[in-house]
Amino acid sequence: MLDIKFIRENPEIVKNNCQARRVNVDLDKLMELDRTYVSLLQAAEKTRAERNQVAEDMRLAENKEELVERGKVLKSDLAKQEDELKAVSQQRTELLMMIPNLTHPDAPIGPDDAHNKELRQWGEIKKLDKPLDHVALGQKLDILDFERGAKVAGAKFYFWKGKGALLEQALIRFAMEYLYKNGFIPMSTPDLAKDEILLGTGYQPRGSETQIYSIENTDLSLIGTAEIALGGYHKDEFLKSEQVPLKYVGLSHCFRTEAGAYGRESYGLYRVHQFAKVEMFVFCAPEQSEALHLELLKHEENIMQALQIPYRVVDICTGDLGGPAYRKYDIESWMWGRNDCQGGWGEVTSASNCTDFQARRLNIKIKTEDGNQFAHTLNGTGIALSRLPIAILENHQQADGTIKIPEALIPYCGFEKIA
RNA sequence: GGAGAGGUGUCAGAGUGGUCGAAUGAGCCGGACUUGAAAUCCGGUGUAGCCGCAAGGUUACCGUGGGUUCGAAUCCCACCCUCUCCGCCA
Repeated sequence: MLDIKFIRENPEIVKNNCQARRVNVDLDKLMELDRTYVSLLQAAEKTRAERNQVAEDMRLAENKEELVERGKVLKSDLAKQEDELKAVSQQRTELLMMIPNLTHPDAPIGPDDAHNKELRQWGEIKKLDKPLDHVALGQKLDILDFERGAKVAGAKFYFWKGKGALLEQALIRFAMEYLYKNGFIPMSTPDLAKDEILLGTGYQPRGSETQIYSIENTDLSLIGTAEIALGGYHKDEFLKSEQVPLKYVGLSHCFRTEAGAYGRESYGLYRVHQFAKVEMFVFCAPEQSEALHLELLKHEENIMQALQIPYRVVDICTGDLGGPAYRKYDIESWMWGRNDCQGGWGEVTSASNCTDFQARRLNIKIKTEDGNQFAHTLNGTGIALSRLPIAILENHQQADGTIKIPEALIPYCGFEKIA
């Protein structure tokens, strides 16, 4: 959520930003609603002030009858004013919530992912005569079972099995430990969260467009990422300036409906309804967020390098940014299974600087000597246990169809290859 | 799941219809005293919205949401959370 005051003072900036981000919001309508809101608010407050005055006069009054009558009139006036105010306020908030965050001036501009900017590449893509995709590898090695996943829970569910299940655990432990050593507080989070928390972090829990599973007859939803749980962790809190940056690394399961996401793009583990993920989340002061954003990216790269996976870093363009992100870097790893096993880049991590967009909704502030300010929040993928295994299996497959475990992971796996 | 108790400011804790944004104590900040410190004394010390150049004014907030009333921290209803006991269990 943006500061309404900023929008009032800079409607053109906001309008242009919405356009660059391909978000269709009627800003003029919002401005009009806001003006109506303020005038209704003032009217209601005036009535309340008079009501309060009448109530106070009542104590000493000799003739109370007259005051009671006046109070009754004020009461019904106020009720009407408050109804109006509530209706306008709701519409205003609804529109306000649709406005995306501002955008970093250096973010590439463009309508879609074709305009994302590749910043660098790392690692060498091993030449393979006949690469297999991870689904075929998983089946052959009996470590990944989509067929029975579908039997038990439906399409896009799966079982990790045998060394596959151990590999998943190893990757989790590897990422948690690496980030712990780098100053992140390890967390294991709830897999469900209240709708208000989802909204606070910028997700839309209900409605036709949602990617979120919600629990019937409750205000709970299955989280799509630990970002939601970790962001909500400090909701309605004041952080002391010496406390920040607060760096967390959380493990959770992630659930996504992935409505309409079928086809080659989302084959196998690339888009699934459930996966585990190790996620970084940071609360910090405004002046710290840009450096921390780069730090998150650095950790993501370190993890990829430790696992010997060729990747590229991409600066996400305006049209491809989600609502809360001010700037976003993705890491795309090489995946042999893409393009009919010709290979291609596939997103494995993403690091976002959400500035004060989430903190404003979640009401998370930092106390400073000259007043309070909203915190900045950032999030980044440590390891997603769906997409990273794709990269591991497909990049570390050997000519004989076995998987060589990267050096750094062997202590966590307890085995050197999957055969 | 059943029974009971409770949720008030940074903390502890008073407050059962009007004088309560809220006693008192602690903490914190500033000042006085002191060679310095402690002790003592004095003053200050929540968040947010709106109006205003400012000074200031005004509104809201006592778990959340409704209701009663001229007036609600206080009465009524629903829900949430915490604690204790019982039951059930990983």
